[in-house]
Amino acid sequence: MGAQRQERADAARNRRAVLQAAETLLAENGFDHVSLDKVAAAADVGKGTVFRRFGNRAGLMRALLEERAVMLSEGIVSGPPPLGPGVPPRERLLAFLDALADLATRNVALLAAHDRACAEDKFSDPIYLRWHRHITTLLAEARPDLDAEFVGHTLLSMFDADLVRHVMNDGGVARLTGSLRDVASAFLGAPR
Amino acid sequence: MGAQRQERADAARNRRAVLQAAETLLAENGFDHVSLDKVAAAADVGKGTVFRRFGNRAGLMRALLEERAVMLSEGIVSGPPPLGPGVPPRERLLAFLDALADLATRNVALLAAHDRACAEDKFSDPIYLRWHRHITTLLAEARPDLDAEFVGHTLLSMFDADLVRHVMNDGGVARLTGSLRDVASAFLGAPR
DNA sequence: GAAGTAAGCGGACCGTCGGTCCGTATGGTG
DNA sequence: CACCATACGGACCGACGGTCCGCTTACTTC
Repeated sequence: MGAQRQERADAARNRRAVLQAAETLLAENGFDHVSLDKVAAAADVGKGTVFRRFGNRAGLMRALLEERAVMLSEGIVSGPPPLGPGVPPRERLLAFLDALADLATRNVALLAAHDRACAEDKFSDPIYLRWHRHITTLLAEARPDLDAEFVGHTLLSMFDADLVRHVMNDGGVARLTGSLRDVASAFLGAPR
Repeated sequence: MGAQRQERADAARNRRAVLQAAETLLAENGFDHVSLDKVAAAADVGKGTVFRRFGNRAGLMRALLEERAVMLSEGIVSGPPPLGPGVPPRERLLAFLDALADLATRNVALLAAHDRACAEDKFSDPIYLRWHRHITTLLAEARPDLDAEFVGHTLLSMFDADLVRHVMNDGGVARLTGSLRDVASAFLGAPR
């Protein structure tokens, strides 16, 4: 099935440069104040290049987040338990939330930028969708009586970048992971 | 205590006109695509007037939402139970969430516009703050073991305008209120 | 009712930003 | 080497939030 034409060398180089530049800018100036003009300039690339490569702001942020989320994704579908398959849904869900918390706390700025960019129609964002589907599936097994889709959204709302930042500023990572497990337990019922 | 100078007649008239225009535009074109230029034009008022009166976009949306939320606020502090004081926190919290759901479903567009406008620093928005404090207080009574502040944010996330719209499009108001109670119950424990 | 003044008005103006367009350059290929 | 699809870059555009300032107007005082 189609190798569908190799990406040209300069194109590949530029894509790396743009991603790199965006990441740097995001780390320096926090999540906001990172316009695509600046990214293009920092990557030493024309603005048009950025848009041709990533479509729009949301596309760029998505690509960036995807880079950071790829290990998580692989861990879910084929990694060892409890993140991967092979344990009861309860454990797997908790493991997933922990992993997500890890990802979120390590990349707050990026997450914030991504959220902002996808604000319009966030329920169609592929990354959000994937995470939501995973949660929903596990939840449906563990608590078939609940509206899994709705609860899935509620659970994911705990990883709202602003909330993560807010909680981390006042209680640190420990508070976030702790509260996270409390909330999850509330939905899953007592820890057996 | 200061009567601090009565608002001039034309100023009051203009404020009403702006609020009215904003509301209309919001109802016609959905939540987005309502720029302050358009509001000013529709109110037959200069743009500067809008900003002098409301400070910025967030201020206007807040004022608009405040109009709709005033009955709820009064109901909380001095209305009859179960919304007002006089019943156990459990009932009061559920009643509050129901009332909020009612407000939200009746004003999705406004809520969305407000959320968007306050996206930057939503935890400082007075309305959000008020609702959050109410929830937190009740929750701290009913479930002193939980991180009430965090759970408060989680509960309020269920009224995210996009989520409300999403759920209403696929299940209607009934689904929202139903799921809402399920989630709330999960936090509060079984209905005694 | 005239005069004085603080409050209010409006809309031109500004900077920023996401996104588009198109003439030009260049890497791959036969 | 010649050809062409692919990609490049940056000028350009429209929209928007917000500011500014010279002019107007509603109230007050006598």
